[in-house]
Amino acid sequence: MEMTNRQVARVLEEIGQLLEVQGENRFKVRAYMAAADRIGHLTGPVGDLTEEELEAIPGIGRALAGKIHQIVQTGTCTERERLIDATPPGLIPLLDLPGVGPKTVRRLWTELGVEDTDSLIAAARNRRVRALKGFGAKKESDILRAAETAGKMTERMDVSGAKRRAAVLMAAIPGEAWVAGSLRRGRSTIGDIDIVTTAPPGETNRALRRIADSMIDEGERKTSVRIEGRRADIRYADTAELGTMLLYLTGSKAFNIRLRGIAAEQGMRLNEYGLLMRESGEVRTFPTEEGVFGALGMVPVPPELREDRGEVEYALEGRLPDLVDAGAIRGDLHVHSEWSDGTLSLPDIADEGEKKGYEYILITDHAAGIGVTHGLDAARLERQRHEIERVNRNAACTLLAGIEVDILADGHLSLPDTALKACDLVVASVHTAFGQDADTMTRRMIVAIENEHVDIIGHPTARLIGRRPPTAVDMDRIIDAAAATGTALEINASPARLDLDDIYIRQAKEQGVNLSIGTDAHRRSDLEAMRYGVALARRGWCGPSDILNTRPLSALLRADE
DNA sequence: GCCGTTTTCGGCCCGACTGTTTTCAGTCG
Repeated sequence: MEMTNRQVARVLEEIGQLLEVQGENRFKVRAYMAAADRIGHLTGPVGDLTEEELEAIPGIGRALAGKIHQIVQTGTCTERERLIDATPPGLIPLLDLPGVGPKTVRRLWTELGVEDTDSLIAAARNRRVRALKGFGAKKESDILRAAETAGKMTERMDVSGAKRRAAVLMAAIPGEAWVAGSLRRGRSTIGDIDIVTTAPPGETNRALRRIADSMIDEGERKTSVRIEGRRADIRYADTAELGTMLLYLTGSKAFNIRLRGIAAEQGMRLNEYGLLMRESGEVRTFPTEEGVFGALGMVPVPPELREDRGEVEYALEGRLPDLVDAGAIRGDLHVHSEWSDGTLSLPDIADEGEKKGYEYILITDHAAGIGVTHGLDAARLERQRHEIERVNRNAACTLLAGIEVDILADGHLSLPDTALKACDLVVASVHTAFGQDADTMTRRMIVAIENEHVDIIGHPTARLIGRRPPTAVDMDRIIDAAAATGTALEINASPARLDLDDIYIRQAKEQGVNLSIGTDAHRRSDLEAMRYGVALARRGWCGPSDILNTRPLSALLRADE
């Protein structure tokens, strides 16, 4: 059983964490973490690479290449085994406690014998933590509270929850404010909210105190609050310094480290306030991010690409990929109506499409099948098509007659081919038997991909963020099959799904697989999710030509022939 | 552990805030 990229990345990350607890050099820890990120975001199986090819990856040298090779072969490596023998693995979760870092974990372990969350809670309750030099009662109670609520805060938010919290904060801030962080980068899950504002700190802090659950830190330059149970960081900036501040707070962390390294190579020092010329001592400030990029000799990098996954090198050469944007989207390729479990009528959907300036919307009601109420059988699908034709006679936005058909447990579809043949486009999705093993699930989906009537595979991993994990499907094989058959993979734009993940979008794009963006809308407001799908496509380095729904109607339907 | 038209050794982004401190270490982003 070959290790997946993510499994290998996870082992590297674990080694990094064990090294952290062991008090190892933080740069060594970072090397493992960076390597884990690189391996986790390769577009292709790590097992296919030789040690020489591994060493060619930035941040991976001889030593790591050897260990990665060993991990691919055996699932572990001697370094990891050595560390596990020397370190209680229960210490690793303690690194995630807010306010607790590697130094603290190590001291709790070596000086108090703490080996896991339970023994930490016991030590704190017995007031043994405050006895440590440099620790006090406050620190002890903070640690205790963190340990007692461990696990509840670690899960990331979905995008809609993050947007809602950001809106509450922006409304309270008495001045202009901008969203930064992973929300601005278009990530599919969000850890915390980051906001930059030019509003005055004192007044803003007072306003935030009124709406926040609690204040985490409070300062003149930076304030952190808890809002609806989640952390939010607010940075104060002068208008003249907005460029560097937005750049800094947007991240990613890995991207910031790269940019600051590039500044250093050019005899400059980059921070959130400006660019210091080391020679002259002059500090240049920038009201916009574009100015900063220019001063570093780079073309501006769109937020969605800022992950240090190759975009920095491209930007230095002045040639970033042309990314798809919302304006290029001519229609929505996944919308439910009241004919199945949606709330909108067909004329409503056509109206909404017209308001958005769409050329077309693909109606994809559920087919009758397992678990879906009001699914369409062949007869109702036929009647719906006639209704669509009627609505289209006086609609500016053309409704396309489609279906979202179930991929049954054995790969067969929940409607006969004759019914599918009559559709403009067919979306096929997994809605049952999510727990199948990787091989069964993969073969099941490949049967559907190879069905000549299936045009798009809907929400390919079926995950629901925070509620249902992705299926065990082997996405490498799915992408290969989609490439071979010309079947498109969906980028499901619903904030609850955001499925495919950006790494697979990029991999699919590189293999020439078509991608479609669909909102999976069931009600009016769901149609607004298109922008999340576009952001995800951009994170996958997609240009307009990679996305089916940038095509004019005639070209879209021609692709189906 | 990685990396090099400054270096094969000695760096590795840079700054804000807190708690427990009399000047700073640790954590965080």
